[in-house]
Parts: sequence; C-alpha cells; structure tokens
Amino acid sequence: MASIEDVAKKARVSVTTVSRALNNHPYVSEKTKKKIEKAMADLNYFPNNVAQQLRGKKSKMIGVIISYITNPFFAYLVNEIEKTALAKGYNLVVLQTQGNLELEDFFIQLISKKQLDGIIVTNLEHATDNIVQLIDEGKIILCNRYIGSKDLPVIQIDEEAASYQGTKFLIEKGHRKIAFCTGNIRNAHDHRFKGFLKTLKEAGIEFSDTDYYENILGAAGGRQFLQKMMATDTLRPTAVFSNGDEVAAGIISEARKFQLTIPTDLAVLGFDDQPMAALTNPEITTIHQPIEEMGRLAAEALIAKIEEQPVPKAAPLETRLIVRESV
Amino acid sequence: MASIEDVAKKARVSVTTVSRALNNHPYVSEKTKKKIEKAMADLNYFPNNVAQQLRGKKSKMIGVIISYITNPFFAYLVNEIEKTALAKGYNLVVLQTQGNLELEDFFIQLISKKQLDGIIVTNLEHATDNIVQLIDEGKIILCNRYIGSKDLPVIQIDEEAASYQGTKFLIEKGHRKIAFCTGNIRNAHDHRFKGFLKTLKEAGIEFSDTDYYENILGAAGGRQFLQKMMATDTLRPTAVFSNGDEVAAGIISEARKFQLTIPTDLAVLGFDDQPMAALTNPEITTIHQPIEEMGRLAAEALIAKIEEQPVPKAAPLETRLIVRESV
DNA sequence: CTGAAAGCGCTTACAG
DNA sequence: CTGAAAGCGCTTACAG
Repeated sequence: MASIEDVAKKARVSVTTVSRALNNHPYVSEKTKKKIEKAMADLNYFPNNVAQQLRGKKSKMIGVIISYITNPFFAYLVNEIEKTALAKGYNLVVLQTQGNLELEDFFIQLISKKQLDGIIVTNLEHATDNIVQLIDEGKIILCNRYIGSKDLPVIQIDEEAASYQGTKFLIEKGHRKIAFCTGNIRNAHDHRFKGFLKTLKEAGIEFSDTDYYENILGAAGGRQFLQKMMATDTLRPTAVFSNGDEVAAGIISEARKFQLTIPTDLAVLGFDDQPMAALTNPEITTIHQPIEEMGRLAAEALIAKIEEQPVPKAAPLETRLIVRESV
Repeated sequence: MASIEDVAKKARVSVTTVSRALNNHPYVSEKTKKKIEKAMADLNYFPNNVAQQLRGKKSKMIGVIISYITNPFFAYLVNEIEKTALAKGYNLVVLQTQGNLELEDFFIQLISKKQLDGIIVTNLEHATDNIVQLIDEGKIILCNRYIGSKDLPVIQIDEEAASYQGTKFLIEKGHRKIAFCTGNIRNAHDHRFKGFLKTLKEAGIEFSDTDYYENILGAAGGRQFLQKMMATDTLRPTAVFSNGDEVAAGIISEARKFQLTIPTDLAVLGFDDQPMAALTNPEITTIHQPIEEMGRLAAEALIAKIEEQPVPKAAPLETRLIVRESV
C-alpha cells in the first residue's frame, strides 16, 4: 500500500507538498500538482484516513443506536439518516441493541475511542451523566423517543398530541372501551399513553387497567394481544390503540383466524403509517409520522454540531391521521 | 481527552508499561497493573483506536453494500450481519447505493483508505479488476446476488433450483401462462429467470416475452405490474412469479381494487418468506430463503479472511416452498 | 510556491 | 518485570 512518502519520491517533491496538493491547499503550482496527481494514479494511492484522523481530522463516521433494524420504522429512519450523512460526507454505523440496554454504553464508548464522531440515540430510557455530557458536547443527539425523567432535547413528534389525534378519532367513531398496546413496560414518562388517557378523560371515559397491554412488539405481539383479549372473560374492548402498524397488522391477521371482522367487531388503529399499512386487508387506519424528516433533522443536527456549525432551525414534526379501513 | 501519556504520568510508570497493561501483556506486575487501572479510571481514559490502527491494528469496522435498507430482505440480512459482526468485535457500516451504482466504487475505496477492514457486497452486477483483487485478498465477500459474467464465489442460495421449486408448483396447480416479474432489467446471468424458463420448458410450456415484466420493485412495483397486466388486450396470465414478497403484497392489494380474487383469478407466488407474507389477506405462498444463515455466513467468512483464519465450511443454503393461500 | 521537522497516540523491538 | 526510542502516515506551523 503506497504511502504519501512513496508519492513524494515518485513525484520528486516533498511530503509537505503532496499533502498540500491532497488538501487543495493554495500555493501549489499547477505543474507540481499535475506531477503529483500522476504519481498518485501510478501508485494507486489513497490517503490513509487513519493517519489523517490522528492528526485531528474527524473520522467522518457517525452511529445510530436502534433496537432492531428489522422494525420497518427504524429501517426507514436509518435510510434517511444514512442518505443525509452520505450527502455530507459521513458514513453511518448501525448499532443494534436488540433490547440489551447494556450494549448502549458500549456503543457510546465508540465516541471516546474516536471511532465515531457522534451518535444518534433513538430510544433512550435512562440518561446517564456521561450521556448528558456528550449531548452538551454535541456528540449525541436524541431522536424519536426518550422516556427518562431529565429534560433533554429530543428530535421527535409531539407524542401526546399524536395519540390525542388517534384516540379522539376512535371516540368519535363511538368507542368507549379502548385497549392500549405498548412495546415497553409501563412508564410514567410515556407521553403517548398520557395523551391517550387525557383524551379519554376529556370524553368522560374511564380506562380500565385490564385494557393495558405491555410488551407488545411487532406482528407477533399483535397476535398475542388478540389472543389474550379473546381469552379474557371480562367485557372486551371494541377498539385498540395498537401503537404501531406492525402490531396492527398482526392483530388484523389474527382476527381473521378468530373470525372477527375488522373494524366492526374490533377497530384497530395503527401508528407510523408504514408502507405495510396500505397492504393489509382491511388497510390500516393509522397516524402518519414524518419519519423521513425526523431522520434528516437528526443527522443534520448531529453533523452540524460535530462541525461546530449552527444547527439549522426546523419546522415542528407534524403527525396526521390517515383514514383507511381498520377503524 | 486523556492520553496514554497522561495515564503513565499519573501512575508513575512508562508509557510502554501502560500499553502493556492495556493489551494484557504478561510481565506486568499485579501491583503496577492496579496502579495503572486506577489512573485510567481517574482520568476516564479510553485508548484512542485511531492511534492503535495506525500502528497496524484493524479498524474493526466492516461494511455492507446494499441497495435499500427499507427493503425488508436487506433489513433482515443486515440484522444478521450486524449481530454476527458484533459478536466478533466488529461494527457494521451500512452503505446504500439506492440504485446509484457509481456509489459502489466510492464505498469500496473505504477499504483502501483504511476506514473499513472489508465489505460484503450484496448485489453486484459488474466485477471490476479492483473488486476481483479485493476478493482475492479476502477484503470483499459477495453475498446474495452476482449477475456478472466472471466466475466468482458468492454466498447465496441455489437461485436456479429455488425458482424451479416455485415454478413447478405453479405448473402443478394447472397454470400454463405465467408472468415473470424482476426488479432488474433482463440479464443473461439471471439464474432465477433461467430456472423459471427451464421448468416451463420441461413441462412443454412456451413463455411469451409479453409476460416478462422488468424493473418491478417493491409493493409499488407489484401494483404497477397488475395495472399493466390488466391493461393488455392479449390473453392474461393466470399466475405470476413475483420474485419478492413485497411485490406479491402489492399485487394482492391492487387485485382487490380490480375485484380480482386471489388465487382463483390470479395466483401470486412470492419470494423470500418475509414476515409480511403471513400478514396479507390472502397470505402469500412463497419460497423461503435462509436469510439469517446467509447473513451469518457472509459475516463469518469476511471476518475469518480479515483475520487470516480458515473460513469455516458451511452447509449449502437451502430454500423451501411455503404454501399459504395466494397460489 | 516549497521543504525540513515536530507531533498526533499508540505499539513493539531492543536493552536492561 | 520495566523503560527509552523509533515509527505508523499524515498535517501544519515555521522558515525560506
């Protein structure tokens, strides 16, 4: 592997001059530049990024911590982050926790080890002092979800307003007994659940804890929800706030096995507006999240901070109800 | 940011000794080790990976070139590659071409620039000399699909056998006019289409070029296919080899709009066996690919080659027909 | 416009 | 068991 010194020798100039040519420094004569370019081509030379980094340059690598890339929501988010990063000359490392929160610390250490210039964290539960400091230093950006107690900046939709939107629609359709599914376990800072409860209260509807289903993840979770719901001997809910289109798709598929008709026997509200929401039968009524915008904003903010540029101001991330067939 | 020298000063030993403690070198007394560990903790020290790399260590980063992470097939493949890599101490960089093949070269240069130790290429069309050389050097592994003319090792299913499997089933179900969808444009090295044609020929069925649909991508592509098919004034096919579950889901959804019943009016065969195949109505009959195994094997092979270890021998990747409802 | 030299933070042969 | 010094491949003040 050719080094800058090889190039310098071949072009009969100093290493300094080669470096200057490489970095488009002014004050390199056209003639010299040509010679150097020829030498680089002959030697099939590529500058060693590692050496450049050691001299203070950035790694031009950022990371994104997600739970599962197989969750389409994250696939779309990662897609947008990657595209934005690439356009700004950064590559993206995917860091999956797969539910193992200890990995989070390990991933975040990659910043201290200089492997990564920064990280986008998409689903933080607990913000350690270290994380708070890295946020202050502009090396960590929170995106999508943070359910801890500290007051930290997060690039996200207005979670409470979004679930208000959806819940209100269910109530308008006449539902008074509505189940709530969540992928997490019950948490005081779950703004989506807060918005849900608030809307119910506003309408004078009481929520029964037996209608709260936690740890419901993906299509399999949706199926489990339906099975559990059918197995209870109390009065069944007539609608469900599924908190995800995958969950909704699982519910709809399982409902067919129980010969339940959607939405007449059970109304199913999705969340996210993933492409799959238009592929089920019936199609999923859901709440659209501007996921592309969210990913782009997070990447732009992180890179701006890394490069010590002002973070561009952005419009708020707005959700909207997409009415299809499942409610 | 504390450096090894800071640690050495604080622990009152030489930099050499700190380095040795860091690398679990023998011949460091327990007492010294303790002192050093304390100093490292006090200073919140992390070794600078960049400096380590410059001294010849690996970057412990590998890449995977894919078209779109939003394609669930790739999301699942990336998931498995990432998990395998992580277990071996490597991180994974996602490199999306989004159909722009020029990016491929750019991504591959990351190896020469020492940013990445190696790359898994999932959908190569044309193998340049540079790529062939990197394959020889064990820095590139081909996985999933390579449709060029050179004879190169690829970690993949037996494409021809897989489409034979599916096509045969369609024929057994009585279909004699079967459409073929592909995401690419027509190519002599498309083994899936070869297997399709071969099966037809074996059954004495002729294939009409008007039943070949190229550039059909994702659910939107499936919808387009159905619209085109319905618009032709020639005899319509009674079945379609969709070449992907997303495409199949799009066809099924669009068929409902045309009041076509699946599978009686049109049998739809998927490919991949993605989770979504069990979520549509009717559910998708498809060909299962061992995608987890494929991702794992590719990551293991690449890392073995990077570390100059023997590549573990693996069982062949077997596909199987999953009969659901759409055929 | 060009070059000699220091130094980024490590590891490792060499010497003790 | 420990340390002084060279060197990985660059960039950048400094000097000309």
